[in-house]
Amino acid sequence: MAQIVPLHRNDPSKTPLVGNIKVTRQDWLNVAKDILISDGIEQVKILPMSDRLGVSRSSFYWYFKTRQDLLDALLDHWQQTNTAALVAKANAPAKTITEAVNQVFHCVVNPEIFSIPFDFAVRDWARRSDKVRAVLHASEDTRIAAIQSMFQRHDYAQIEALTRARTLYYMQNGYNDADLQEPLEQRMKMVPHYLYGFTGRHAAPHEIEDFRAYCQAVQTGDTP
Amino acid sequence: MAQIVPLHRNDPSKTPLVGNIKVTRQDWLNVAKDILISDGIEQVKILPMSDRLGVSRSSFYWYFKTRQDLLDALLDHWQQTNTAALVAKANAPAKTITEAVNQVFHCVVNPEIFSIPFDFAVRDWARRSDKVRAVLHASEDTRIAAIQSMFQRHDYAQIEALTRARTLYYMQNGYNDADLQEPLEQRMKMVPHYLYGFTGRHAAPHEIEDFRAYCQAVQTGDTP
DNA sequence: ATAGTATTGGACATAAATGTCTAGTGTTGA
DNA sequence: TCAACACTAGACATTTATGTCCAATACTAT
Repeated sequence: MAQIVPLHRNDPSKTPLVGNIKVTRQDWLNVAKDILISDGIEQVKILPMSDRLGVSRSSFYWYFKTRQDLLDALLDHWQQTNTAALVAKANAPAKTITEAVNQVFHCVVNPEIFSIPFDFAVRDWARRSDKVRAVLHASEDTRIAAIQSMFQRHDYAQIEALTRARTLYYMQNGYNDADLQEPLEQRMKMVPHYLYGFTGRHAAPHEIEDFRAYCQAVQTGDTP
Repeated sequence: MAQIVPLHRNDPSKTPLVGNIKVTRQDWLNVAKDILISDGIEQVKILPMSDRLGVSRSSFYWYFKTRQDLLDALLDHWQQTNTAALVAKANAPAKTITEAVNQVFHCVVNPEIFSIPFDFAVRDWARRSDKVRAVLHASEDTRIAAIQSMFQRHDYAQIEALTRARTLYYMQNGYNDADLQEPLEQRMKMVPHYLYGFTGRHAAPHEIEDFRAYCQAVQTGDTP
């Protein structure tokens, strides 16, 4: 049987960590975020991460108490980037509602300040963890409330503002999910369609009449 | 050392499978679907499933060649339920567009014929598997095309029909994700807001003017 | 230089997952 | 009745996680 012989950095295949090239806590977090985004939270595993960083697996435990500790830090990081960025843009001053909507849209579409894939990954994660779900719902409420009050500052009634806030917010989710690879310009051109596409400009002739009839039916209770 | 002594059903804690109470291939699929929905595809593991079914883990391999074999069958099942149901409703005859939209909405909201959680679970799954992603995108294209042609049958122009199809389709995703527990009636009341909310009825007074200005800016290239 | 602290590597223990093999049990039909 | 088939249980081998411990190494300030 082979004896236990610690080798310690005698393996030339591993990049030695000399000359200020050190792995930091943030490095672990970045790798964790990458893996969360590409493969989901289940795949955030310590051994693969240490492989990618070129260090030993057990070094991890210097920076984080447990795997769960890392996950908590990751969720925290998400809140302080994506949600904070979106709310800031929604609260930013704007002359017209068009300008305001564009600010929000530009924010969400700009990977520098808002990571859509990160958002999706956290949403996935939330389905598997009560704690994450609670954080996510709180964040979504905050975001939609910010967008709603943005519309209200531009003279939309409360219910209309809420509807538009939800539309704008959820539309980006769905739309970006399917077409993330579309270039920015192309996507920007769709904004007026989503925001203004229902102003009657493209409406079918019978639409308003249909709408009135439908509302009445809902009022009297006999939904078609 | 202990000898290898097969015991075979001598353990009274395990429910014996007698009297036509047998585990079928479909039983394994149902359990897999439940777990996929509640915990994600990563948690579809053979040992927990066999525990829940009250049989041995290795029985699994009678019905399925490998775990992957089960997953393939599961994805197939999804296509032949959810996507098929939605397309059928979109293609169903309707007198007015309101009626048509309601049929689609009722379909998606009715757990008997369309499982929203199943849809979400598959979407999650797609993020981790190229194969599943391909199937999902094909299904989404099929669904949206069906809804778009539904609008076109009711006299909407092509681009308008596509915009509305996307809105209707993605809105349900986002909206239902956040508010799945809201009662059906409550959600039905939101339909006209999403479908007709932008006809000018609730529009802010300056909206149409804003829209024209914005379109012109996009045309000339100087997006605000 | 060198002592002290920060960081890392590898052995070790343990748990959980997949998949294979085979002996055994229950059911069915000739 | 009893042979053939359908199905199941448990042993086994292998892989991949997590987490602990401690010796060894690198860095920093005196």
